Amino acid sequence: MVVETLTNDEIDRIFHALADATRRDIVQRVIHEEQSVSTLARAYDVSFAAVQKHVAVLERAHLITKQRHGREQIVHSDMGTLGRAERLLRQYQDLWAGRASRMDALLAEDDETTTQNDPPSKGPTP
Amino acid sequence: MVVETLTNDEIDRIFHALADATRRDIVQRVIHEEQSVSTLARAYDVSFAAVQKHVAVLERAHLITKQRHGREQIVHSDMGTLGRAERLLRQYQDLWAGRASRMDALLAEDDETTTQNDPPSKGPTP
DNA sequence: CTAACGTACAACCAAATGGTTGTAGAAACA
DNA sequence: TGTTTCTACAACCATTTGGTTGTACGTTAG
Repeated sequence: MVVETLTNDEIDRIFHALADATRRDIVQRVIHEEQSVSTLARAYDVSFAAVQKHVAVLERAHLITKQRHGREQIVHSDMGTLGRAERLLRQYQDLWAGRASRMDALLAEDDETTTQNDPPSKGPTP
Repeated sequence: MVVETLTNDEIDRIFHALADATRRDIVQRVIHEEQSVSTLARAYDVSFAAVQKHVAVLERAHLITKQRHGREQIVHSDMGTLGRAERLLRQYQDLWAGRASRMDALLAEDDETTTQNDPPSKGPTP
């Protein structure tokens, strides 16, 4: 499928998590270096609880994971999810570029026709 | 520079627009074939006004554009924006993959012309 | 001309979002 | 020990979101 192994809900959570500058910045920070939640919180102008919520949103999207270390919760990135999101966007672009026919074949699940390009299916109303 | 010309607000809007399955489906449809808003609306189980709002969200994110044709409003995709979003995600992955040095240089002074994604509030490394 | 269609937009509503403060518990430190 | 630090979570609030319905207006078809 065009959505790989991701469900719609998972994609929703990923893009929603990335639709906030603070959360994107958190992702960037922990990509660069794993940090505790309180260390992250000190970097922003909002309360600790607010940062905690941002981290929770990123965690629900599987963009980061937390690992307890003593009394601290260490946040580190989960690049696999980011990669899947990037690949999803790339697939849209591939569809837009010339590969539309092949993608259509995949989506339509019929590979018998060897015709390479033409507008075959008009309305795939799901 | 390699840097995109996207502001934080624009990135917010792009990812927010993509964080909804109906809107992603609209993007897919109009990538495949340009369609009027009412044609799109017939494909979903919600009201015409709801689809109109979804289209407006996508338009605000510059993922699609509308073009009047008689009494119809034809929706077509704007792949450039999608490409910029995909490249942004890939930059995160490049950062993770080890090309950190160049990204670090970018991130260190990200408030100037870069506008790729600047930290929302406080300084980067206090 | 009249009717139907496609669109725009306002008003309204329930639920989610993003923020706050406050309280409480577990771990580290003096 | 007692205190500070880090985390978790509840309660609350304002704003946004995603949906509805209703109305109005331009355009096309009969």
